[in-house]
Amino acid sequence: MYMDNLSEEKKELIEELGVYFETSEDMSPLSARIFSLLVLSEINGITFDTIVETLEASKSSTSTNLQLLQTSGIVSYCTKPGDRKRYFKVDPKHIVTRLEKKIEMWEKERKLHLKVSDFKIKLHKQQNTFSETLPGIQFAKNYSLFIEDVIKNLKNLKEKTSTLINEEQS
Amino acid sequence: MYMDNLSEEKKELIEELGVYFETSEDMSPLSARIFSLLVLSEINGITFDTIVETLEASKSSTSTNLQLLQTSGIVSYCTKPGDRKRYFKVDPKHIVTRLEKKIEMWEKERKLHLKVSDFKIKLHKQQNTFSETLPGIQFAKNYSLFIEDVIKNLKNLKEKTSTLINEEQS
DNA sequence: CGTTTAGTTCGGTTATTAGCGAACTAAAAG
DNA sequence: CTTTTAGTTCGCTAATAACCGAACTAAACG
Repeated sequence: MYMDNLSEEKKELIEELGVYFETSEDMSPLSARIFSLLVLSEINGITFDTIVETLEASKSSTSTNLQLLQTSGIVSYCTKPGDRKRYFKVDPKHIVTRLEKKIEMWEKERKLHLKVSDFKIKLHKQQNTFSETLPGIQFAKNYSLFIEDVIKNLKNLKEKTSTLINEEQS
Repeated sequence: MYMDNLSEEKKELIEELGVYFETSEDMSPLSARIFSLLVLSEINGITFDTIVETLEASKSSTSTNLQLLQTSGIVSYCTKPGDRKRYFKVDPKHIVTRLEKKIEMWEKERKLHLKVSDFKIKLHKQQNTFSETLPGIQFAKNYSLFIEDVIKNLKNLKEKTSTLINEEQS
């Protein structure tokens, strides 16, 4: 059936995305799955019980991981009048926050890379083996340019996304 | 003294780089420190004992982690005539291999991202809430372009680096 | 052949992670 | 006021990671 195919596909995607977030965003398995489920669900949010049922996890672990995700600013919830349940969803601010974090990470990598290549230049000079044409020195320069380009593109993407979200709200 | 400042700086950099590799390259603490030490040491390599002494690690752990690094193609060693010791160093092929792995990772992220946004479009269409101007759809497109740009730059960097290394060898 | 050198392998210890069930709580419903 | 709902908190357990020391090995030195 139509709906069954979709939810089957959803379940598979949750696992695939889950594995991805586990490593790339350094989340616990359950956190990664909760996050994946929310990413793939409607924007209005889903209930605690839906999460417990679809992920076949315990209430306790679900609660703990949901709190972790909320304090990290990844997940938030909204409520509906006359309904005691919370509707959990990906925090609307999260896309931009995540881009900001990525920018920070790359800037950190850039600084560290510079520190390392400065150190190696100092070492080479001390041993009188320094030359501008050393492949290590050349690579360091190219890599530096690469990082700067990624950062530039990320900042651009962040700006675009911010205006996109602001337009939506108006 | 001159040498002391340098080695002091080196020790600090090993720790800093170590922490970085631990998380970003998903290495065990000791593997990350061995790799950092090799990155910051002369290109000809350093001995097993030097590693054990500078990192204040046990011979057993050093051995295990060196083997791990070698089977991952990150570290290799060379020998000197009339000298039983191995001189461990960063594998010369490793820079290019690492770039290749990064390209693969980004390509994987790109595919997954496409899969997710296709799924969400399908969901929207099924619920009749699809529109080209949805911010989520717009962001997905921008992000896709960003990833493609990163991949393009990485491939470019890889080519440059390969020729750099080939020139060196000739 | 016995000893040193240069590592390797094995068994064990400790710390951390990730989840679970059971008991709990605070608000609302009956 | 009792019961249900919607989660939360706590204590425990199983799995895994990361390292260590001690015993081992294989080549080479004397």
